[in-house]
Amino acid sequence: MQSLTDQAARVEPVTRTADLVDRIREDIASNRFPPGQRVTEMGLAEAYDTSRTPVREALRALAQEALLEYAPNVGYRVSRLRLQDLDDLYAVRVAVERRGVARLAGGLGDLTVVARLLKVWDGPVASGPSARLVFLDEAFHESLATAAGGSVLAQTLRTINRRIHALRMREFVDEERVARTYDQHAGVLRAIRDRDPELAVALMTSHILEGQRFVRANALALDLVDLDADGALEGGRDAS
Amino acid sequence: MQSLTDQAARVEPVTRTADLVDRIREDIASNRFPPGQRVTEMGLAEAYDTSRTPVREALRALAQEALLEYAPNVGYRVSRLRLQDLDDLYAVRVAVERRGVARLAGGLGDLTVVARLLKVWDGPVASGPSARLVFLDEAFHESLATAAGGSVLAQTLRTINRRIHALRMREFVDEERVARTYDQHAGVLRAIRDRDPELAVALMTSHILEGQRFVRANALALDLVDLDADGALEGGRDAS
DNA sequence: ATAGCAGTGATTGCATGCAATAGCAGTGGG
DNA sequence: CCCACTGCTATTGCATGCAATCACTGCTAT
Repeated sequence: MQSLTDQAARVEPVTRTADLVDRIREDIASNRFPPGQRVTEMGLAEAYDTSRTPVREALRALAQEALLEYAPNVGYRVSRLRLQDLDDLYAVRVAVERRGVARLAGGLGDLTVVARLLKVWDGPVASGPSARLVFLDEAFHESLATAAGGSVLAQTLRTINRRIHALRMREFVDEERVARTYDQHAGVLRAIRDRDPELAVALMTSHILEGQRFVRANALALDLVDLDADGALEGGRDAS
Repeated sequence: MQSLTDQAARVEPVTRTADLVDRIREDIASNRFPPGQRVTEMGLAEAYDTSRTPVREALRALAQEALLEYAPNVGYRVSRLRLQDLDDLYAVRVAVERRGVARLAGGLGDLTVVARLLKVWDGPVASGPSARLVFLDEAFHESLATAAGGSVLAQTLRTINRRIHALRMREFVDEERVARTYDQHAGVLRAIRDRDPELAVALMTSHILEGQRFVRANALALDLVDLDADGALEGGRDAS
């Protein structure tokens, strides 16, 4: 599963359900299905030209990822992220990534990844700022988590990233933010390579928190997150 | 606990799928489906007297909880936890619960829960040691996470607890461990009530880590976790 | 004896039909 | 004027049939 370049090379999906999960997720991230919008099995089945069965299974999967909210016998609607949840997700993410980096810098796990990642990040910015860079950034972090060993860290990080993906896309249209990301990624990688766990963890932590501040401010400014306390399946103002 | 044949005792499950998720999960936890065992849609459909459709959906849900491993066009098998994953789960859990407790002790969230929980835990042990106490313990921790607000903390903790549930059952047959749990829970609650975030977080942390040491040692002694490095969908020698 | 290969049985993937439930509009009574 | 009730409709929940895929067995050729 090379997560860097597989978005264009999509040939012959494994199963329709898995394909649908990815496609619907992407359509949610790209705001084609805005938060609050209700989605029906039949509607999606026609939109993606398939039957209800794979759509059903895809919807259940996305609901378990918390990208959709589900009510039995009622249906699904696109979730709206709350500011507190954004912060909580980042808090968990920090814990996960700190642990992964600590293991790697401690000499455990698959350290060949570090050399590979250095080739990407320890150099000039490949292309200009682009929202697509979020994929490259996610690949960096998830590769490290995977290299650290086990499945829990990588899996947890992946789930978190899927929930904040849409908000993070705006992070990489900022030129200075992109430059700093390259710098910070390279710094983390060098610290791992030099077997300096404390430095690696510190650098990774500040890197993530800096990103959080950026995303948080951005989301607040553009009103992309909810502020009110509880926003379950109620208050359904949808632009249909 | 008869889980396979007690459908008469249940009161009107919301949906068959949701019911099946719970029942299969419980049957996995109680070792009726031991790790490594392959489970088929038809087999479960007959065992639970229903059709393949709700079974399919339940299996997908449990796979996403990582209680089952799934391979497209092949099927599902009960996951086997690895020691590293156990430790990682506890690491994430500590982060989640620390955050929750900090918020509560800081005066945020629904503080009425604290008083209610104190009635349960600040007193003599209700009944003797029993594996069932793990449910009460999970309720304690998940109630706090819920009371802290948001959905991320509670949801994350719930997922973690489901994965370590089976191993933790042996934690509460130890009489001293039960007594210590009551003490430590009460201590955490009092620190929250007294608005002492640092103390509350410290107590909760040491409480969780103490439990981790117990579970870890127990799982190792009884060979309930894998030690080898990678144990995905391979090497499936099951005691069938 | 072993590697490769085709046949076969079992299992999953998907489609579709029917039943059950929730939400809503319209209606009648208070 | 508002509330409760009743059909009606849209949507989900579940069952089942068929096609596609995979694992496995036994055979054959080297």
